[in-house]
Amino acid sequence: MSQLLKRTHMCGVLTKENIGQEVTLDGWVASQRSLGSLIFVDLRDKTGITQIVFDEKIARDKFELAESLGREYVIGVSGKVRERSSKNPEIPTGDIEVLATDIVLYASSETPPIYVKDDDQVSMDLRLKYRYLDLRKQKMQRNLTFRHKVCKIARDYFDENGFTEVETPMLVRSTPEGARDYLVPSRVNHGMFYALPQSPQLFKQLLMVGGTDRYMQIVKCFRDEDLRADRQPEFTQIDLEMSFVDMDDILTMQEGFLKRVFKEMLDVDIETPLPRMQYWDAMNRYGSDKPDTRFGFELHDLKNIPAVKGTEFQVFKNALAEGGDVRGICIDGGSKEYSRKKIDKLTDETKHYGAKGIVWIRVEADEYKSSVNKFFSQEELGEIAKEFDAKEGDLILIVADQPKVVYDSLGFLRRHIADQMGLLDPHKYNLLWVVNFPMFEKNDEGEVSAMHHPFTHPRTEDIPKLDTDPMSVGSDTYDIVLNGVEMGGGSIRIHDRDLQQKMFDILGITKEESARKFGFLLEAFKYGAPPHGGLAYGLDRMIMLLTGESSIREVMAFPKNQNAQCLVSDAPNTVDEEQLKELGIALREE
RNA sequence: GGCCAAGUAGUUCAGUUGGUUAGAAUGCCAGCCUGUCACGCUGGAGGUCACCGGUUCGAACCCGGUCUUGGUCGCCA
Repeated sequence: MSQLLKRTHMCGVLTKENIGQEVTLDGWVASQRSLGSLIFVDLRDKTGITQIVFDEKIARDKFELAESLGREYVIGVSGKVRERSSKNPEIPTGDIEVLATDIVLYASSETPPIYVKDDDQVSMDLRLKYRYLDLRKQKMQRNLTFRHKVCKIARDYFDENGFTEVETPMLVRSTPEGARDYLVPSRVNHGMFYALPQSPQLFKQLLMVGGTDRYMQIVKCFRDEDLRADRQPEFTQIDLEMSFVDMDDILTMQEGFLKRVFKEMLDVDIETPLPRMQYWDAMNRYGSDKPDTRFGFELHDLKNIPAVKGTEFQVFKNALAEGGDVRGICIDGGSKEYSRKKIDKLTDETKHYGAKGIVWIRVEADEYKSSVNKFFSQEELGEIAKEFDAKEGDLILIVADQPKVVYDSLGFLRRHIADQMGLLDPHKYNLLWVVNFPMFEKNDEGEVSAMHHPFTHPRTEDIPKLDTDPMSVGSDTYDIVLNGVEMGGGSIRIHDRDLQQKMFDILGITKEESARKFGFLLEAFKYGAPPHGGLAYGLDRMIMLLTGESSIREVMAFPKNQNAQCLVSDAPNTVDEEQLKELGIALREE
């Protein structure tokens, strides 16, 4: 290999201050422009680009080498920094250039299959396959650095507040509740399997029992479920747990962290304490447990309006008779925005959420036009419009169905419409806590399950209701929501064995079952568990939101594609028969 | 598992009611060029139209199936 030139500077840092200095830069050729006996090379590293000039007065062999440079060749260059005769205001180093006196070729490159350019519209498939080229983009390097800095703030902040970073195991026992586990066969224990952790939940609670007092970890978690733009099978959490605290203590501690992240990373001052919204307020006002509060269009309950309550309109009447809801939203100035055709499109899109249709009312100068004019008089439509304080030009959209369908549909509509109307200001950061989620929920078969997890502490004042009316019991839970995205969540945990047993009873988890699955935690609680609670942030989502990206793939170095494959390394893949034999595993022929 | 969209040159795309030699931009190769900066100019190469089957005198285009990719619903305690 060629002699290594000793690097003196990075490519993105040289300015007028450096004029006259002898420097050596290393990097990749972003572009080579030969004008015959004058050659320009844009040299790139993770900090930026510097223009190098090769003049014919340079040694002949070096000039020939410069002529032969292709994109993504790796070179080192020495020369003198000088002011440019024609400046480039587009880049930070645009005032200067380096007149090369020496060049070393470290590696040539085949013609790259994708361009190394931030705004290149290449398919995700190719980007993931050639991720090492994709990562050379300034944007990707900026995102990785951004992520690193947030992690550093987390470590610094929580260290200053008495937290200890502790690594919990990656090979753990499988707990079939919740998401599917990634399983890992054990060679030493034939026929047995580890799981990769979905979260360090049980271990961090054990750390509290173990006297760690305040724990944090930036940790990989694994869930074998289908992927989304904001969901990957392996992802990272900033995981936290504290002893001898109540919910206020935890939220205050987190607000300090969030304040610092926003200030240092975005120079945005967020006001604390953050708003805290009760779960049912969030649902009733926004149709979502992660409301985007950057815009209005709040939900209104219409079932108590006389015109709705006493109606013969079958859709409303049936919904109410079956214990359903009639709710609506009012789109300010939406009447002009949404033609009949566009409303039909909205209706189609809303059907995904179970809605069978949308009732619409246009508020015009002298009348209400609606899809239900046959069933409601102008006075009755006026009653409904009054509930929304609707004015001329507004559009009211109403869904009547079972509560879940109504919430989901209207929650989708308000956000979707806000997006279409351009009301989602990317520079506005609306952070809030959604607190006091219900303890339990029922699935379609009527089975009771824990909404958060079975170790969540019920609200103290609701504990008596565990026996009489469990579905109305609230919990000491909190989600941190940013612009309609759940960025993290947590709860106060149960540290009392009797209460924990009661929870298992309600959830229909038998003594044997709980002993088998969580016995080690219950056992630990016999020996003095402190009151404790915690939360976890989805780091990837957090970075995605703060960098303004629309997919977490933009903030992970090596993400998986939609089929959970790593296109760089071609994983997952088959393994040798020998490996399977050692593990005592035989594959079934399909 | 369901729904929607897409698959044509290395890349991003166009391709008329089915018509004879499938185009553009960019990239690539060669030549020229001393102030470019996604340099420019001239010339050139580059295609299993995802795959399989069908309809037709004739298919990138129509039909059926398969595969791949993205988004999404279910799912994600």
